[in-house]
Amino acid sequence: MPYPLSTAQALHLWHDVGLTQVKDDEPDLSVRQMTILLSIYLESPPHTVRGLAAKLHVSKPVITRALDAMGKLDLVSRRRDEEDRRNVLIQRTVGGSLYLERLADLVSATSERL
Amino acid sequence: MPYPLSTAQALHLWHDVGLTQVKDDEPDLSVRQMTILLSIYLESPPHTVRGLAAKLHVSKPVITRALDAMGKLDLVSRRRDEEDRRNVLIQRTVGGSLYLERLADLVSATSERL
DNA sequence: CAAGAATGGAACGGTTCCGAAACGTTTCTA
DNA sequence: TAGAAACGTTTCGGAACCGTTCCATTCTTG
Repeated sequence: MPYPLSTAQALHLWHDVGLTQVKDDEPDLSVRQMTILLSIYLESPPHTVRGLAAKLHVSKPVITRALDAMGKLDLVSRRRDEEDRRNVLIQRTVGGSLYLERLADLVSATSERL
Repeated sequence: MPYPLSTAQALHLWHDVGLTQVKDDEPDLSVRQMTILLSIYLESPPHTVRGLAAKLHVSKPVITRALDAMGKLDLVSRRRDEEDRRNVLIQRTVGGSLYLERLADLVSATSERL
């Protein structure tokens, strides 16, 4: 794979990864949800609703609802901050780690086939 | 950029591209819509509703609705097949080309920053 | 201690998407 | 030529998501 990705390679990468996600039966996350999930796992804690909302330029309820949805899928969890009980700390889960590990494998494998 | 993408690089690539899409004001396409759009532009015509539905393992109405939505955004257009008037041929547009060109640029630029 | 700010979430109405089923049009076939 | 098949679309009820607004709890500050 050249450095950096060519136009055609970038589009093929996006297409093939998307196709794999759409074809399998697992519920695919929206772009917003995926970006929130990745923020939580890639950047250092603590993560709060307000902080994520500011980073994504999105309203707080968007974050709350995304966390609700991903919580049901066991991708993230929430806990009250005991030091400032107004805050909610968003935490990683085993399920979320596995989910992103699979995503990374898919992207890597697809990029290799370009 | 190594060959292939490492786990961390793949996740950062997905995160940064998603973040850019979420932060700007343009309506972001769903994974399904994006995959349909990329299929139309990356694979050779003709493209039909049935063909796309089969490839993505989704029902025909999903394709019809996605084409409606993307047609409003001027990303694709439709035309009756005059040789077999049951078919609808899905066609590319200038707007769609520009949209994917911007996406490819975004992915390339992001991959370069890894 | 009282007033205000900050945080996360709930409520509301509107839009979009989904799968399943039915439909209209066109073509094939027996 | 009549009936079956293929194609894309529409409709339907249900679910998810959106933005806006408002609220309860908690902390900070004068």
